[in-house]
Amino acid sequence: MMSEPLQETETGFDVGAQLRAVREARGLSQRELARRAGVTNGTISLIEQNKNSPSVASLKKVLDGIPMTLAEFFALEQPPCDQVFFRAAELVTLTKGAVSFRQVGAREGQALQILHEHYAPGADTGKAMLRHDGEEGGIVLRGRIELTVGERREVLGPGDAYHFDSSQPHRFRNIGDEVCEVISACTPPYL
Amino acid sequence: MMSEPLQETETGFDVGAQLRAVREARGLSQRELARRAGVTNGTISLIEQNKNSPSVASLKKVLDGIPMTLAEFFALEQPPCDQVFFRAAELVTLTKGAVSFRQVGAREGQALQILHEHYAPGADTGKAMLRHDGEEGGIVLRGRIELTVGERREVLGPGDAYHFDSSQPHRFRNIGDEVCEVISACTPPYL
DNA sequence: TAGCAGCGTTTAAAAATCTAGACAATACTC
DNA sequence: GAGTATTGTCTAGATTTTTAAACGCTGCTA
Repeated sequence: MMSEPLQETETGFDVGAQLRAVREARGLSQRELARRAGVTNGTISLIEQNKNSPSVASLKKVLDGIPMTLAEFFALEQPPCDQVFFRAAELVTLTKGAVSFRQVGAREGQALQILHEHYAPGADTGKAMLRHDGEEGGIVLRGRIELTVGERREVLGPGDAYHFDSSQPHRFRNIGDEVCEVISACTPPYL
Repeated sequence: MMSEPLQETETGFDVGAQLRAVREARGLSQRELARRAGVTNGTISLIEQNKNSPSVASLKKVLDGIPMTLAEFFALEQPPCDQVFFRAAELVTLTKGAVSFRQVGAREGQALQILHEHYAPGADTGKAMLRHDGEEGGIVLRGRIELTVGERREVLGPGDAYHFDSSQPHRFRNIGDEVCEVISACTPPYL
């Protein structure tokens, strides 16, 4: 029993439509993709129509023929947003003690967060290290900042940069007596 | 037939071990998670042992009981990277005509790409608009740049910012006679 | 127009997954 | 120790996915 299409409600987003979109974006036919992936064209047809929900193993095989990873495939889940341009005055300002963040946009569901950060002299994100999912990185524009990531610690100046997995405990401290300015990015957003 | 565990080679990463790790991190038993997810405990046991490869629909149901999205689950695929600190001189420089990119790190499998971009006067990413997966955004430090995204076009100056879905066609042009400097981020990387 | 090649879809049978329930092992209570 | 509850695993049968092959359609070539 149960032979109607599954639809978006079953999986949180439309696997079939997503696969079709990805496949067509590469200009592949169902048969061509099937050949590369080592499955039959019928399988791909059924998946694209949401007439069945592929096993992870099968979906992986199909995506290998694209090629694309499972992570990339499911990362397309979030719908696109709208505002593109942000005037300097429009950046959303968040203040947390001696640290001021100016954020580009503030939308739900976005994968990327960009911040223009100002660390006052002595500013510190706290002795209790930060930890969260995702990746973050940035470039120092002005001043000097001490960054601790796990066991490692360095002082970065203008032009220097950092990039790490946010699940590692980390801490920012302005140990100079000048404001430190940093532009940073983070995926996914966590503030 | 075929009753041995599937193992990591089948799916690119170990779905079973990943599910087990996530479940145990929340302190849930197989039965408790099964109850929340609306599946049987046997299902979860078999998945965790890689004795079967769940359908996307089933995996989604299980993850809903965590709760966790498919994207989050598969995003744990990439192992963490290593280098954290990048001295100004260490930024990898890429040059593409009148545009120069200085990239923070250059690793495979990272979700976030951060660039320090320099657009010479007249620099243009091309009349053929760029399109790729992901999101990108940035902040202008110096000079002025004209950004076109889909039907929209604006000129941004110091402190202004942008953020859009990279699947929309886009183009950057330095229409002034001064170098334009931008710090941008992109997820996933595309250069 | 016939013939051929490619496309996406459909269907019955083969192969996989999922459920319901039983099983053994551990831990805690009485 | 017996009794009970909870844990993860396993197995037969129900259900679903996957295959292999056919179908109808379109576009191209002779």
